[in-house]
Amino acid sequence: MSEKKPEDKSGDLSEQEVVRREKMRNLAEAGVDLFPHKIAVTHSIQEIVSAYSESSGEDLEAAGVHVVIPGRIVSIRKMGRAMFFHIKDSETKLQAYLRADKIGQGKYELFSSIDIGDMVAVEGDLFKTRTGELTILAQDWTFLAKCLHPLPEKWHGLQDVELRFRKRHLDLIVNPDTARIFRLRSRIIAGIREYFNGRGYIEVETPMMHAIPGGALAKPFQTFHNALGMELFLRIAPELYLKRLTVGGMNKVYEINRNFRNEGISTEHNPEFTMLEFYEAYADYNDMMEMTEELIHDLAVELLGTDQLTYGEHTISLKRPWKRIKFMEALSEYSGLAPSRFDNRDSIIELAVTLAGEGAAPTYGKALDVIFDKHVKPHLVQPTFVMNPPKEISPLAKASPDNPDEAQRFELMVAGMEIANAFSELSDPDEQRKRFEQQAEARKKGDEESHVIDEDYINVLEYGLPPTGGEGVGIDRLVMLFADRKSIREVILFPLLRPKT
RNA sequence: GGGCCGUUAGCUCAGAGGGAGAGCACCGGCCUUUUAAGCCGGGUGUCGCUGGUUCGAGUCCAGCACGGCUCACCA
Repeated sequence: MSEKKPEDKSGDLSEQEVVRREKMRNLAEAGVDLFPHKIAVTHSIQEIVSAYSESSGEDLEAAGVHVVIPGRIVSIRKMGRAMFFHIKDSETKLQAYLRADKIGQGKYELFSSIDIGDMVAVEGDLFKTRTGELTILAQDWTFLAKCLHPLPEKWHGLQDVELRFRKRHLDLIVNPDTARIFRLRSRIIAGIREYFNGRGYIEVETPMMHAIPGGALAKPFQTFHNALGMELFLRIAPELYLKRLTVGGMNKVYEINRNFRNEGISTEHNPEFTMLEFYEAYADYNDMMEMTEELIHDLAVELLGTDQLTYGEHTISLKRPWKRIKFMEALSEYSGLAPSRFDNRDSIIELAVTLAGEGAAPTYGKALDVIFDKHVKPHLVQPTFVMNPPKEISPLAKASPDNPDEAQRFELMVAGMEIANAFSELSDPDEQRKRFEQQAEARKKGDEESHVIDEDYINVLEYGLPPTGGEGVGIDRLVMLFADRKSIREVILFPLLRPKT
C-alpha cells in the first residue's frame, strides 16, 4: 500500500476543494485541533433564538448573556477589520459578529482560513444590531469541523432532485424545508404512539423476514438464510403476525415499521415504506373508522393547528365525520357506468382490460378494483371511507353480514391517495382456507400478487381469533398530506435510488 | 416497461452549426452594525457517455447511462 497523502489527489479536486484543503493545513499549522474531541457549549442556536429573539437590545446588554454556541457557517460578510457570519443548526440561524479589535488580531486573521460550510463554536455576549437582529459578539471562536466541499448556492439552495436525495446531508444543510418535513414526520409518529399508548395498546415488533409472504396482495423481495438453507421473504405486511398476538390474548397491539414490496417506484410508492398497523379485539371496522377520524383529525389540530390541510391546489377538510360511501356506489357514481352495467361480469372484465391492459384483470373483483383505481380514486380528494369492496379482493376480511359478496372492509382515500385500509378480521379458519384456495387459484392463473396458502396461519385461527378490527395506515403518505408534498421521496430520508454509476 | 423533458463551472441556470457564458461561490485588493453587504480585478469547464453527420458539433442524428414528469404497474 502506498501512503498517499490527501493532497496527492489534488489533480481530481476542484479548485475550491484544493483551497479548502490548504486552509485546513493553515489551521493545523497554527496549532488548531482539526478534530476536537469535546467542546463545552452552553446552548444550541435553537435555544438561544427562542429564548432571546424577542428581547430588546437594552435588556440583553443589561443581562450580559454570555454563551458558547456551536453551528455550521452558512454565510460570511467580511468588512475589513470586522465581519458578520451566520451559523446554523438544523432549522435555525444565528448571526455572529467578529471584530478584530474585540477578539485580537491573531484570532481574527486565523478566521480567514474558515470557509462557508465549516463548523465553529462562538463564544461571546448577545446583542442586537442596528437592524434589530439578535447577534453574538464574538470574544473567541473554536474550530469544530472542516467542510472540504463548497456548499450549494446560498439563494437557490440545492435544487437538483437527484442530488437532494443522494446527498441528503447537503439537502438538510442548505434547504430549511427539508429539516422541517422530517421533524414533522417525527412528531406525527410520536403523536401516533401517544394516541395508542393512551388507549391501552402495546407496541410490538414482529418479524421482517417471513417464510411465507402474507398479509397483503403484493410481490415480495426474496432472500436466503444460509445456516438454515432457507428461502425467506422481506415482509409485505405484519398483519398475520399481529393477529397471532390477538389470538394469544394481546387484545390491543400496534406496530410502526417498514414493509417491503417488490413493485414499481412512483410518487406514491417506495419499495420500503413505513406502515402503522393496529389490531383491537372486540372492535370492528366501524370502530376503526371512528379511531381513524379521531387520530388523524387530532394530529392535524395538534401539529398544524388546523383541521384544514392545504395539499397542492386542494384544501382538505378533516372536520368529522368524514364521507362514507360503499365501493359499488362510488363506482357507479364516479365511473359514469350505470349500476346495471356491473351485472354483466364479462363486460366489466373487458372494460378493465381496455383500461389496464391484458392480464391486469383476470377476475371480476380485480376488474372492479382496476376501474375503481382509474375512475374513482382520483376524485376522492376529501377524506372518504370507501366501504364494503368485493370479498374476492379482500381475502383476510370478514364478509358483510348482509351481503356475502362484500367484505366488511374500508379504504380511506384522501387527495386521491389510499391512506388506510381496515377490516373486521376474518376469524373462521375454514373460511380462511377457502379464501386462500381461491387466491392460490388466481395465482396459478398468473396473478403474482395473490396470497399463497398459509397453513400455519390457518392453524393459528383454529385456536380462536375473537372478533377483531384491524387497520394499516401508510405513514409516508400521511406525512405527505401533512407536509403538502406530492412525492413520497420528499418524506423518506433516503428513498431508494439506482446506484450511481 | 411506454411517452415527453432534462443532463453545460462547486451550486442555480442561459447558450439552438463557427470566439465556453451569467449570478452566487471561489481567488487577489479596499472596507468596523452588515445581512442575497458593497466597490475594483480574476473564469476556475471531459458542455452525461459512445459513435455518426459536417470543413467545423455544447448545438444536428443514433445508441447508452442517470434523473424528472406522466401513463402503465401497484392494498
